[in-house]
Amino acid sequence: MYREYLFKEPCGSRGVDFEKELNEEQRGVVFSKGGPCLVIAGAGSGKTRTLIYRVAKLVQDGVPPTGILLVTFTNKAAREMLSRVESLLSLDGTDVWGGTFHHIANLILRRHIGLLGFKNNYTILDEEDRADLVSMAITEFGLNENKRFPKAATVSTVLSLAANLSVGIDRIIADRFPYMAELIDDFMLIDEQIAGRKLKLNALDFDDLLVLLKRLLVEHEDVRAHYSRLFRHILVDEYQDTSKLQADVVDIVAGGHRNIMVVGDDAQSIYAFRGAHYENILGFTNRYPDAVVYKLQTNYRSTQSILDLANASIMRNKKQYLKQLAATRGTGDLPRIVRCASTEEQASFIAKHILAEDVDLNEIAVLYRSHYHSMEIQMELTRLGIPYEVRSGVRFFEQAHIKDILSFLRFVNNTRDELAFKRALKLYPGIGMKTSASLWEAFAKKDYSIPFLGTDGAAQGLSSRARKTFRDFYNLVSLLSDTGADTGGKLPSDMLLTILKSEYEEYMRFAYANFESRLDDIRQLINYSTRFKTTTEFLSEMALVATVVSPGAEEREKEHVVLSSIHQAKGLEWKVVFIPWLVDGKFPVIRNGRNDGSDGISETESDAIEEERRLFYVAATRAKDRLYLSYQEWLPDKGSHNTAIIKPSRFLRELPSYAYETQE
DNA sequence: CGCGGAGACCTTTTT
DNA sequence: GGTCTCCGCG
Repeated sequence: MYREYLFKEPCGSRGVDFEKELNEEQRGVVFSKGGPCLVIAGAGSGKTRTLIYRVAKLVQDGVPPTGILLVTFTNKAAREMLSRVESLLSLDGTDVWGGTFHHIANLILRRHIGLLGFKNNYTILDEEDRADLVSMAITEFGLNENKRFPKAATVSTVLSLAANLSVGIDRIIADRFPYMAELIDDFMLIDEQIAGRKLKLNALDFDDLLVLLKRLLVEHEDVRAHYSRLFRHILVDEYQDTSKLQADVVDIVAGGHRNIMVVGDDAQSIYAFRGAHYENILGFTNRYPDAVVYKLQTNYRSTQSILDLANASIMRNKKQYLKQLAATRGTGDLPRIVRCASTEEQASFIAKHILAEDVDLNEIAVLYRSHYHSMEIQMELTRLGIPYEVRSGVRFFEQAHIKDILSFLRFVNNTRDELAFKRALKLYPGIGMKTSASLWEAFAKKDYSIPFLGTDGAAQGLSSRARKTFRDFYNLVSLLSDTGADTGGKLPSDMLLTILKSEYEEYMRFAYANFESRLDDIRQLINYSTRFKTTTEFLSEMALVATVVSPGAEEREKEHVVLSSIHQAKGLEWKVVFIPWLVDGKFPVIRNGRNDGSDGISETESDAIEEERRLFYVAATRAKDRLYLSYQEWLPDKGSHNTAIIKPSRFLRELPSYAYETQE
C-alpha cells in the first residue's frame, strides 16, 4: 500500500481535465510555479484533491529528472492520496514517493542507517516497547523507590515532545510540566540510558526515525544532496499538524531548490499533544518571505447552516488566520442540540435517529472525543441490530496476541532485539521474568547467536519444566532462522504458519479462553502478510501502519454506521453526523491541573481549550447535511453511587442562538 | 520462581 | 473494560 513508487517508462496522465475538475481558486494552486507556496484551505474545500492535481500537473510537465515527494500525516490520508494519484496518473518515468513522515523516514534510513551506527535490519519500537525501556531504566536507577515518580508513559511523552519540538528535555519540563522540575536530571539520565539501550538492541522508536533522518541529512552532505536532487518538488499535506522536527526535515530537503508547497488549515490543528507545532503554518511566510499564499475558502461539503455553526465556534479562537468559509450548497437544516437525561438515553436517541434517517447507513457517523464515549452507543446499536464499525480503541496490530506472534519474527530478524526475545520466550509455560532475563544475558554474551540457545550451556540452571519448554522455543526459533539462510530470507507468511504449527498453538489454546477468536485474528494476519516479501518490510509495516480495524474488514459488512474518534475522522465526511458527550469536562476534556505527574500535555489552559475547540470544529465540519449535537444531564459520579448534575459543554453554551435549534 | 486470583485504579487524542 | 499490583500457593 505504501510502497515507494518507482516507475520506468515515460510518464503520462489519464486525460486530466484541469478546466473541468477545478474551480478558479484551485487552479491557481495547481498551476503555480515552483518556489515556496502556502495554501490555507478550509474544511471541505477539496484541498487534498487540489494537491493531487498539482502532482498531476507536475507529472504532465515532466518534472526532470524525476522526483516528487508527497508527505502527509496519517496513514489513512497517505493511503487515500496514493490511490487517488494512481487513479489519475499513469506514473512512469517519475518517482513519486508518497506516505507519512515516518514511512518515508524509514525508507530512507534503511539505506543509510549504517552511517549512524545501526544495522539496517533495525526493529521499530512502538510506544509500549519504549515505555518498557523507560521502566527498565527507572528500575535500574532505583527511581521507583520514589513512590510519586511518574509513570513510564509520562516520561515517554516528555521525551517524545522534546524530540518533536527539537528542544531539550529541560525546556519541555520547564514550559509544560513545571511541577516535575526537580526530576529533570532523572529524565535526562533515563533518556541517555535508553538511547544506549536502543543502540544495543539495534532498535529505533518512532521519534528516532525522524531524529535520525534529520541527523543523517545534516551530517552527511552527500546524502542530503542526493535526496534534494531526487525530490525536485516537495508537497506536504496537513501541514498544520507537522512537528518542528518534521518541518525541519522538509526545510532541509527543500533547501536545495525551495520547491516546497504546504497545504493546511490552521483551524484543524489537533495534534499539539504529540508535538504538532502550530508555528509551522502560522510562521511559514516568515521563514519563506517570498512564499505565495493561496486561500481556498469555498466549501463544497456542508450546508451553510452547518458552516455557520462551525464558523461561529472557531471565531472564538484568538490564534488563527482569518477566513470565512462559504458554502455552495444552500442553507439546509439547522444543526440540532439535543438534551438527554442520561448516557443511556443519549445512546437510544442516536440509535433511533439512525433508523429514522432516510440515508444509507454508510452516510452516518458518530464522532466522539474519547474512545469510552462509544460504549453505550455500541451496546444500543447491537441491541437494535444496526451494523456498525468502530474505528477506535485497540488497534489490530497492537493487540497482545498479535504482538506475541510477531515477536518471534522480530527476534529472528534482529537477534539483538531483547524485548522481542523476552516477549516470545515468556509465552512458554514455566518461564517468567527471571528466567528470560538470565537466558538473555547468557545469549547476549555469546554474540546473539541462535545456535547457542540449543546447547547445554544455555539451559543450565533451569528447572526441568522450564528446560523442556525452552527446548520447544529453541526448536521453533532455529527452524525460523535456518530456512531463511539459503533462500535469502523466508517469506513472513511462511514463518507465521510455522509458528502456528509449533507448540505455540497448544500453549495458546491452554492459556486463553477466547482462543478461537485470537486464532482468527492470526489467520487474518497471515493472510495480510502474504503481500510482503521480506520480514523487515513486513515488520516495518506492522509498526508504522497501526490499522484500527482488522485487515480485510472492509469487505465484511457493506452497509454500516461508523463510530470514530474525531481525530481519526479527519478528512472524512458523512451526510449525517452525531456528536455525543458534549458535556463540560468531557468535551472539552478538563484534566485537573494537579501536580501528580499524571499528565499535562498542553502548554497553557487557553491553548488547550483552543485545541479542543478546533477539534469540535473538525467534528462539526464532517457533516454534509445534518448535524446532531447531544449532551446528557446526568452522569454517574464515580466514587458514590449518586449521579451528578452536569453542564452542557461550553462549546454549546457559547454558540449564538441563530446557529441551532433545540430538541428535548 | 512462576502463576493465578483478587482488588485497585484509571480511561484524550496517534505515528 | 483493561492493566497494574499485591499476595499466597505449588
